[in-house]
Amino acid sequence: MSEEKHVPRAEQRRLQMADIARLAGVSVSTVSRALNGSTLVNPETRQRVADLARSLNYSINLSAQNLRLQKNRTIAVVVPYDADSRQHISDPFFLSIVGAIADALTDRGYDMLLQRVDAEHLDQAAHAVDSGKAAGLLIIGQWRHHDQLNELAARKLPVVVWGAQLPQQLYCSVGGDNVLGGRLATEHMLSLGRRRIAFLGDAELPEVMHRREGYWQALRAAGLAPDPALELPAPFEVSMARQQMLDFFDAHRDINAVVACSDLLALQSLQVLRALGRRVPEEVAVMGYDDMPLAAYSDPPLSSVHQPVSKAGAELVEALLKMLEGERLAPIMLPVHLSLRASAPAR
Amino acid sequence: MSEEKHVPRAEQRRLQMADIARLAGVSVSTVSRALNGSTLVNPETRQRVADLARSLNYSINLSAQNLRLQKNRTIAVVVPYDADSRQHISDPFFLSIVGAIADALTDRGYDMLLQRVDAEHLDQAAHAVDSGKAAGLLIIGQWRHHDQLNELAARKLPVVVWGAQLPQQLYCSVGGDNVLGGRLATEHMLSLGRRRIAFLGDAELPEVMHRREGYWQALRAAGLAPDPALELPAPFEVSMARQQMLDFFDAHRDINAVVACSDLLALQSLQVLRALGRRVPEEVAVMGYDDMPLAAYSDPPLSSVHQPVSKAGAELVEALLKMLEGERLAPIMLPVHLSLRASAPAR
DNA sequence: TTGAAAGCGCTAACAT
DNA sequence: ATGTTAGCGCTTTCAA
Repeated sequence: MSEEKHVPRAEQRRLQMADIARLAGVSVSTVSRALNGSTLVNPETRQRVADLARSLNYSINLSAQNLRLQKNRTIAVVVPYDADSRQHISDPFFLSIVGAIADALTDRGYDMLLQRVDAEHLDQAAHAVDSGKAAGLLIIGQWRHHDQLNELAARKLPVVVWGAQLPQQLYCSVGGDNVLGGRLATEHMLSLGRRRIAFLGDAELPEVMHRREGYWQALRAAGLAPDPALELPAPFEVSMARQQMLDFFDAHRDINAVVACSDLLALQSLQVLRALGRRVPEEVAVMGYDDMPLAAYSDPPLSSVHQPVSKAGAELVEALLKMLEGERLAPIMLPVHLSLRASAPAR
Repeated sequence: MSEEKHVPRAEQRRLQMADIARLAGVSVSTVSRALNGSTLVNPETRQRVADLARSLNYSINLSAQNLRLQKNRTIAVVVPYDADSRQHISDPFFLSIVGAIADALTDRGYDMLLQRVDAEHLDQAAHAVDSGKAAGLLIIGQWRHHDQLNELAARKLPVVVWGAQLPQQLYCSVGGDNVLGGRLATEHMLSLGRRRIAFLGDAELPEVMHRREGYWQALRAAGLAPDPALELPAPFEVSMARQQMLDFFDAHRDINAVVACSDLLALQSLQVLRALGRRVPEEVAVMGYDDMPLAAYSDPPLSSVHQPVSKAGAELVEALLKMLEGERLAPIMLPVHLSLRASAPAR
């Protein structure tokens, strides 16, 4: 009765525009126009097509659309991992910033592709854009590869990086004010009368380097010389840090304050100090970094440098979308402040 | 000198196979075969093409490839949100399961699309598959819409849901053993000699319902009748729960144990109980659920029902990929166990 | 206001 | 071992 092409089986072939067109008794062009809200189509036709599409759960094939339009509304979010330790996404701060970005992208009508890449090869992140999967890149952290990020920017890839602002930086970054954070934390310890202040964090990472800079600034302003023996380059992955921290605090019994570069590190040091029989905050005051919600529940409740996570997500997204519009952007620095609790109480 | 088509401007047009072909002096088919590792191509040609592609940062256009191949290697991960409270991704448990899924998908060579949808319209998640953006769906939580999930499954969409196993379930689910978790938590409180055990959680959510079932089982096995007055249907978003919890614990001074349905709720109750001057665990023992790493640092350290997050991510992914191979799968239940700490110590 | 037809970049059947 | 060619499903010019 009909001359339809042979349909393979009962197995449901995926619906396409031609099907909607046939059922609506119009051409595919009209369906395309209707579904894209073109004014060139009769309102009642448009309605009929729209209803039909909805009732059949038809959605425009995005591979075809992207191919034809040569663009897409997907952003790749790249969370680097440490290839040596095969470390998985675990730092709650990174996870929460991913959540904030997801919300911001959803608000703007963009899809988010979440990718893991080896932190030693941040340049691999470019693949998502080169292959047309994503329109732009959001990279969480600079790690040790400022140079690779510069190469991405030199290739004119739309990329925004969460991290510190560095000299000779070709890419746009968004980050907290790390120097200020390190300084505020240290000044607070000084105001508590502490003079032997330890610094926990791997200063090979740009953000940590800036926090240490702030730590130094505060010490010097108080007439103290930074003592390298009080700096522990603890890795981000806390499980590896425990033994180091035990040895460190055991070897330096004069330490009476700790400025840590993540809440995880600070929480770990709380435990280690307790294991060594040192009382917090009476003998040793402890300050974390990031101010994760759960950290407020620690024993004792953790003081921390607050980073504006949800604002960070929004700024990263806004910066990248502006860049996609062709705008050139300067690095952005977000304010930080102290959240004081019992581990390093207000005076 | 050449008859190349007019190239619009100095502005870099995106590289494509034809460019590589021209530069390598072969046809596009050969490039396609070389890049896809076909054995039909001369090894040395293949090497030349591969080198050329890499040196020019060429990546196959995935929209075109997906269109042609009628498939893709992307999985959509759906994290529902509460539209009323405009609540964002914040529960650390969901975030950590997203991280675990990201790792598992990366291991399998799949991309992950992270999507937020209104928890009242889980069916909207289907769009990612209908539009060909993703091959399958991983939905985090059933919320109140078992029915909508069944509809997705009835449409033969490849979908796996994190959550409880329910009667008349058409979709594949992966989840912790919630009845066991509720029972273990409650039995432990009973073994501590507690008889007035509160249950915190909204039993309209399937997982919570099962945990309450386990809680009831343990009570009955001990010869106690469940007392509805001891059940507080606290919402997942803790900020809303605080006042409720204050009133609740104040109205029931006889409560000497708390079984909470998330670590967040448990941590919140720790604070509320302290505000009411009740000592934990001496007067009231508290048990959380999920056993998030940061919860171990609370004051006092939180006991919790441990859920195997990274295993959960791996199982969700494996189940979905099997389903994409055409396998039919039964729901999967993962073991849980208690992590005992000071808030509800071992006897 | 609508339809016909070309082509986005790729793969694979077919030809050589 | 390599090339030619026909679409994958869509948007958009062009023609009516």
